[in-house]
Amino acid sequence: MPRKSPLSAEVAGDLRTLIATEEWEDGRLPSETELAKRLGVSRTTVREALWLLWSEGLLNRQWGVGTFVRGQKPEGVGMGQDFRAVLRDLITSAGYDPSIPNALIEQRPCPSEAAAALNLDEGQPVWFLDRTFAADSNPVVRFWDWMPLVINGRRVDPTATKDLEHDLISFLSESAGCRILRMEAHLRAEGISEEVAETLGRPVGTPIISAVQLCYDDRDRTVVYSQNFYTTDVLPMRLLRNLHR
Amino acid sequence: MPRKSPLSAEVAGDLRTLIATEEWEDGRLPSETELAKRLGVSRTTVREALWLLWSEGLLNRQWGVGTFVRGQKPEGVGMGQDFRAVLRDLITSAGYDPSIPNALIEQRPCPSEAAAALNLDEGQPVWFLDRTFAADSNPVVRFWDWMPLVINGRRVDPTATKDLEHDLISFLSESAGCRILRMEAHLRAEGISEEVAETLGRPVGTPIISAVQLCYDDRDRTVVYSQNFYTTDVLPMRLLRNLHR
DNA sequence: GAGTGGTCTAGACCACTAC
DNA sequence: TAGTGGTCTAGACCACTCC
Repeated sequence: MPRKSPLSAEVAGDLRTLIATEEWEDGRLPSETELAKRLGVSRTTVREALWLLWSEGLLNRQWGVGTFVRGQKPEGVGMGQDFRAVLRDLITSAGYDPSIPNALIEQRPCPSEAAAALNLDEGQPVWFLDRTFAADSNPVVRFWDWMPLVINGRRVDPTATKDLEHDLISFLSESAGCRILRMEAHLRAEGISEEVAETLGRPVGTPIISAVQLCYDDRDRTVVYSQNFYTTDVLPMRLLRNLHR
Repeated sequence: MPRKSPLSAEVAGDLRTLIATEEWEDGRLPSETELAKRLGVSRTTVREALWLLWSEGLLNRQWGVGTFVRGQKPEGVGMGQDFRAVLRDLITSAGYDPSIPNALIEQRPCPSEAAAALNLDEGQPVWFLDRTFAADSNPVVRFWDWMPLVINGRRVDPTATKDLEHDLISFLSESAGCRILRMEAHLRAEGISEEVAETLGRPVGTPIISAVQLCYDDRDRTVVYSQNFYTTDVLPMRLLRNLHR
């Protein structure tokens, strides 16, 4: 289900290029009414688009004053939303060259924790993805993902997600019409285990952030169970949060 | 600036009690149109309220089907938004008894990192808050916060935030009319340092999550600079993320 | 086809900031 | 007081799910 993209998303795109192209006094954008007129949409739609850009950290809005372009680059958003793309951007914006030195994608019997989360039987075959992300060939994160072979009645093949341009969430949306709406992660600090230490190139026992992550679709079904290992010595884990709406 | 609360927030409250009181077949709420009629507001307002409850993890919405009450308790939200309240809830919902065994709030010369973030001069007096959170008298988190003495032209006194019922963000909103709209955190896994180990009751070197956190107001000024230390052996750090709006 | 949530509009009024 | 963003309305149409 490709699902037509909302007008507000297009408008957000227009605004993005507008921002990149035009110069305004003090980085101040035209008013919402003005933008609505200029872009030929309702003010509501403009507001939705502006909110989108604001939540990306691109804009700064002041009640009764105006909307301003925030000085710095957008930088990454933390957990969630287009996870790998964010990681790639984070790595890039930190001046490193992103890559995936190790990627293993195959079917495997489902381990018990994943089975419990995915509501499957233990030992039943599932997709297993083992991918490592690197900055300048220095490994920084390792992902382990488990997901069912069949989603929404369709067999899925995540082999394509081996490269940097594809992430699991858009893959699920495109190939199985499965939209991830919620994600939940539990973070723990741990000494790195022998198994992971090798791939990540750190001594056993080095502190890392270990995360168990669940992705839910629009029916609240768990679609992906993940275990992630973040080294934070080179790149810290970054979280942004917008309050009030 | 107390600022009148939006109608949608009130409606969200009404819906909350409606949900707690009434019983529906399959936990299914009336349709948006129906709710709008019953509550005497526009459908837009109902939708805003529903979105609020959804983002709290209370509801589950299915396009073309309906809105459902999610089975479990809301559970905590991770970084950000009413941080300490969330921690308290997290601790409570995990079956522990929350407390603040140590709280020190005083004026101190501003250290250099805080000064850079807060745009102040190093050594200039600022408020310093050092608070430890415990679950069943087992310490789990230590917060260090630095903030200016004067915010929005008003002298502030955060001494009240010593107890469990008050958090910094609502304190700033109430006492200085300063609304925190964005927060940013950088997380690192570290071995616990000697200084913090003592208060947290863990051996030096135990892996913990160390966070540097910044709070921004509606003019993008940094208002609070924090350093936080999370032990994750008792309670993991929990992150929820809602995608797509 | 009936009913739901998702999107969009045009217009109104309010709250805030600046002057 | 003028101009901005914040909220709210009533109504319309679309996309989806289920029968």
